[in-house]
Amino acid sequence: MDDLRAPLSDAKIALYDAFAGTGKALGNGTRLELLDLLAQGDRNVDALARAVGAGVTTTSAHLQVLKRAGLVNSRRDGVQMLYRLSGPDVAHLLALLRRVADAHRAEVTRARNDYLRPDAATHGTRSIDDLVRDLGGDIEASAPHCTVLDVRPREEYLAGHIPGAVSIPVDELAARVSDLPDDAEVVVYCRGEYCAFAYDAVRILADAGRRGVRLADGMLEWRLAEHPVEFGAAS
Amino acid sequence: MDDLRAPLSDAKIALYDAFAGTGKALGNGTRLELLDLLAQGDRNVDALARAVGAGVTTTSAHLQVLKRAGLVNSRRDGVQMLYRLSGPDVAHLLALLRRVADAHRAEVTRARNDYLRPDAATHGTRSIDDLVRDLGGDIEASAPHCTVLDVRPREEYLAGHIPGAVSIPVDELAARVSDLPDDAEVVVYCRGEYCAFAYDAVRILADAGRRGVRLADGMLEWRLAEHPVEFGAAS
DNA sequence: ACTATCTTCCATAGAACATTGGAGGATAGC
DNA sequence: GCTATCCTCCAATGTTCTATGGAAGATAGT
Repeated sequence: MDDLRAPLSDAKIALYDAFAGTGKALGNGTRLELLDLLAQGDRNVDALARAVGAGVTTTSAHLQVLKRAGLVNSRRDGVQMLYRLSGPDVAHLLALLRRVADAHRAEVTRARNDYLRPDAATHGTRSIDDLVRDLGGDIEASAPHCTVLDVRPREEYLAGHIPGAVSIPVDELAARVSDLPDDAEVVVYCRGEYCAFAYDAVRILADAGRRGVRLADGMLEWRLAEHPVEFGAAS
Repeated sequence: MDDLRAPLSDAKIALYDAFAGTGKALGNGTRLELLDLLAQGDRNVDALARAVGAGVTTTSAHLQVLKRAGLVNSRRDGVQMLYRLSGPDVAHLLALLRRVADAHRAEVTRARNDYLRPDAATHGTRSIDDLVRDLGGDIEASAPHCTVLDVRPREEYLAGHIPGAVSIPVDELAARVSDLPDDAEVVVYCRGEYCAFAYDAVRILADAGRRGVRLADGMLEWRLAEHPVEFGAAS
């Protein structure tokens, strides 16, 4: 009544183990964080190590694991090594893993709320589709009634941002609120759905008496939706 | 120049570790095989253990891991425990993981070919979209010029199959080739893109002097595409 | 109640993983 | 050629994971 194929199960086991090799790479928080950072743009080992708060040796080892799993690859750039995601499908995989975990595991949702600390100030959001519709054909420049604010570290902004977005890293925002026009709605975005920057930014704006609206998703999802991306400095 | 947010990194680490908990569950070949089986329909521990060729204790332990990771859940049915996927998003995650691994890792592609052994006989395929178009509005019954053959174990056929499909498990196929009409094209499918049954079936048909065409994907992808599913016995 | 079946819990031995310091390779600039 | 920078490889640590028997819990039928 059940299937019984012992003889060629060697090849079968090898195949599933091969898939598991890639799965295993997703089984470590530091590695997921590295993937999340790499989804924002290519980076060298040292910068990644500092960003995740781990030693260079450890980070390098993790990157080797990701590389062997086929999730990232590297190229040399002078004295340093630049890592990047193997493709957009890897970003999709990361996003889906997080969504599935969040959907089916209370513990994840709890950790998510502890980190993002959603509250009244950060409650209103706009969706990417909504924003695209609002910007209309003129996606290259902020529409008059809407300023798009990128609060990621400058480095990530330079590596690709929503066309027309203004860059003010979240740790400079409190001091630079006045740089923002006060006659337009401010839509804030950061790395993605699970990044705390936009939440923090909206709170900072609220403290300064300004209202910011959080984009429900971030750059990761923007890229996955294949919307146009602008590179380099503009603000 | 780089971001430096040590203070609230506890919550951040907790969140990424929470995601990693789900990723970790995908890091074992036996567990991936269990997910693959569960994507075909709910099953009890004993059947799963026999299908993956592992002990009941081991299988139960793996199922606990999958459960804690939010990927499956269980309900009691009399004396036995039925496990099932937490949702279609889990099947999506499994499919995407395999596709990413296959796309970016030569080792996986090699293992895949060792297991599926694609050759001249199994070369021609049809896509699901193609089949749906061919069956047209009359998806409930095989169109006259096309027989859809399900070669999975009967149990899985009963738990859901392509409407109108005929069930002949692959290990009975050699003896039952004559059950198939010889005036219609035979489209063979099994569990999914990485299941060997349809490959084997096409070879068996070729040995019997009949031509079968493999459906490029299987039941997993059929369900993910949200095509209608028929339950119970029909053949 | 008693028994049979199915499953989970517990304890354990062996394998694999994460992290770290130090050695060694590769590249750029002097 | 020499030095500085950045990264990877190696070895050693403690921790976690995998697989497996045997005991114990839960349910159905007699």
